[in-house]
Amino acid sequence: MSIPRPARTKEEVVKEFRTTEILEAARRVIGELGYGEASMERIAQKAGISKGTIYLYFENKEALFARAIEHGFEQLMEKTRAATRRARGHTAKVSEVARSAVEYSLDYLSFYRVLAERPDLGPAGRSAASDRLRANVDDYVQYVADLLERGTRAGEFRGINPHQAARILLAGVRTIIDEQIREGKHPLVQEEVDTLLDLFLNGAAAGGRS
Amino acid sequence: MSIPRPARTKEEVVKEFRTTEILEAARRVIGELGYGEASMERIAQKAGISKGTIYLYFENKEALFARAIEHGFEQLMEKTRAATRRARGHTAKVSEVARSAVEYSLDYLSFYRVLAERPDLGPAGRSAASDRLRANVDDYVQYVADLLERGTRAGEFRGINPHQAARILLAGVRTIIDEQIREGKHPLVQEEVDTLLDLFLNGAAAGGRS
Amino acid sequence: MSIPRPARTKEEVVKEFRTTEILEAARRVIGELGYGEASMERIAQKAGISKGTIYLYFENKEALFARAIEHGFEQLMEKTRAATRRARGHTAKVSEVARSAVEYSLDYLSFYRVLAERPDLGPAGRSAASDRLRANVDDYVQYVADLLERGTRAGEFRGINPHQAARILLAGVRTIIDEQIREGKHPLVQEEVDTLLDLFLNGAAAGGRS
Amino acid sequence: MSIPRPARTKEEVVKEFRTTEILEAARRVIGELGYGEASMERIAQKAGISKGTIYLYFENKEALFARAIEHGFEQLMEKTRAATRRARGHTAKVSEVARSAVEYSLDYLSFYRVLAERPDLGPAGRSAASDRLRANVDDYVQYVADLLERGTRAGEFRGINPHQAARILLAGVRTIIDEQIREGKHPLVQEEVDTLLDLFLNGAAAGGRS
DNA sequence: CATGAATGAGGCTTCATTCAT
DNA sequence: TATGAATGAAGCCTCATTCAT
Repeated sequence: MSIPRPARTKEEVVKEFRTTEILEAARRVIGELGYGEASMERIAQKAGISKGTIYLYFENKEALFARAIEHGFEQLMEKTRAATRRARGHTAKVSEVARSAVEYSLDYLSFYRVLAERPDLGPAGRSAASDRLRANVDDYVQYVADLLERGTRAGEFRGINPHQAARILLAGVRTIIDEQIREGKHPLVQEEVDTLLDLFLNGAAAGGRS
Repeated sequence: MSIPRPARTKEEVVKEFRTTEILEAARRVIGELGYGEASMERIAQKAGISKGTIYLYFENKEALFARAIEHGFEQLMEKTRAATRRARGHTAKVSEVARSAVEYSLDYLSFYRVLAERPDLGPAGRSAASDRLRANVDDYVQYVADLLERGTRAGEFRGINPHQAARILLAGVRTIIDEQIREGKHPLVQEEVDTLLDLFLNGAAAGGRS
Repeated sequence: MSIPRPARTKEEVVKEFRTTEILEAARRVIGELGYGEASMERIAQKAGISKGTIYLYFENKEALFARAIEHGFEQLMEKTRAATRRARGHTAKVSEVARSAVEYSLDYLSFYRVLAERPDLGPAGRSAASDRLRANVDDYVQYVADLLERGTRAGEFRGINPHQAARILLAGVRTIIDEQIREGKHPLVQEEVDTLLDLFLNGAAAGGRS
Repeated sequence: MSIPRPARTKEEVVKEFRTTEILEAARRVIGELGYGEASMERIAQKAGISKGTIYLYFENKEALFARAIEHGFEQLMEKTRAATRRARGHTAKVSEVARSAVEYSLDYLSFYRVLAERPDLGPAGRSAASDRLRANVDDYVQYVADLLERGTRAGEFRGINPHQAARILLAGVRTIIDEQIREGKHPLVQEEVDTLLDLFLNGAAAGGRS
């Protein structure tokens, strides 16, 4: 029984490779310079290609940026799903979400910037691209909210608004990434994640529930 | 008892008035259009002056933006201090911090944008202006951290890292502002602030401390 | 009795001067390089200003080009009207039309190019600007057609389709301009105009009417 | 009597076939989009080959365009010669010239565009290609001028400058093509050609010769 | 021969900044 | 001081041309 030839020509493979290469470059440049300062020229330089080549793979700047972010979200979601699948118990799963986000964002700084800059806050809903971007962020938040909701039904969390809680948790994750960026990567990440989760789970108040 | 005439010439008063006027205009334009889209032309229009005049009061765009943000922080700090002074008990003080930040940011969207966009996260210390900006954010976080620390000594909070806790709390505040912006201002702000504080103080875990 | 102050500020005069200056430069560059090769950069150079300045007076390239042509037509119409007004008899008036067009086009080569290149032939009726351009050409042809029609009613011309005759006459004018451009301006223009009119009026056939 | 096998290899035949194929594609694209908008990419698409292939047959864009026009002229000359050969009398021959030009130009709009845009009118003799182009136009005009001259010697035309008359006649032809393009092809072409020839032969003046 | 991905010069446009008035 | 016309660097994008496959 012969293995069927993969349904991809060599050209398609090359094309996908280039596409990914550009997306990675875009993410890195956005990460370094911020959304506003990232230029096509610099992205091309970073990718080791010429300006014009980018336009063979992406319609324009906005499309490239939207895809770069989307690509980042896809990878983050993949990592996150894998990590949560391995974890037993919803509390552990939530912990894995936080750890994945931090780890991933340190690798791909640009991804972090999306969480931080929220380009969707510009003149509301300008383009289809920014709509899709917003949808990506929403999906990610929803994923965490679902986790919290299932955990609540399983008796692990108390009855809090899962959406708001998810957003707050992810905002907490952001503070860790902030700190990592400011101070430079160091080995205390896990500790900070633990503190965040401790705070998220048990609160800051002394003694019992207020 | 007469108040001594301030040792300021009329020119200085006018100068300060103009400065403030421009700063407010800058904050409003940044708020409406975002950091990247805010142009000197529009700021001048909003301030009712001409482009060139701005350069009599500010060195360049970056300096103007940095001062606009700084100005925002000063106002926020003032409001926050007043609010916390009135409150009794550190838990109540923390609550006032959150409420002040949300209220202020809804009034001055631009201020929120700084928290969100964090232009100072670029290549560390790109410019003197961005250094001062960072310092402002730090001061604000420090203020909240001090509050938490004193609260801890007063037995109201358990022994958590006050800096990290402050950052996480403020990140939570941001999520509320996000939501307000996305859904449009509505009267549930107080409710969301309460939920945030409940979560911050008591955590998400069911039952007692984990 | 005091002369009323002209209803124009100095700024308006300067503005109009610059506008005209740019329009002339545009017409000259279009004349030298053709429609397709004329760039904003070269027009700016020719006008002795910088690229950016053009955009203070014209929205974009298309608007500039459309106005440049329109401006040319306005001048041509003015000259033509003045010349025909002076002439007695419709035959003489037609002669003046031809002479005006040739003279004017040699002064403003770019204007000729419009007649020659017919940018309105591109992907039909693409823009408002090209619509207005077409309208200008039509107006000019109509003016000549009216002249021919009145001349016919006055018994000076026989009953030919005035529109087609007008177009043909103007096409004949073009050939003279062509020749002038190719050979360089020389003093035979009047002779060529006379030959054109002789042919237009009396035809090429030997003997009487065929 | 056998026709001797042409001394051409198969390769040469293929080469000529490709060349012609590209020239036709170029003419059609120029006809549809205009001189400025015609890109190598679209010509390649229309010819069913790839961009790079064009460069195996033509040095560059200008050379291709020049050859495309030249090719058009060759075809027009061929058609015109055939048509005039059939006609009896010089007046009839001239009539056939006009009809051929109109018919041909409606079939190959691009050809007309050259007559209209006259890229060779730029700074005299910019390139070898534009020189050859000019020569083509001249040849065509010369052919018509010769016809008129012979007609004059045969007593059919009166003694007018044959060159200028030829240019004027051809310019008149252009106006018909213009009109056809603007209004869309319709069956009145012959009528317009007749009117043109009537005007060309008999003139516009009422009564006898002026 | 043929391809089409890659290049990079060049075109249009914006906008922070300067400077003569 | 205040103005705003002018500047020109820099950004996005197109397309003629090249070249490795």
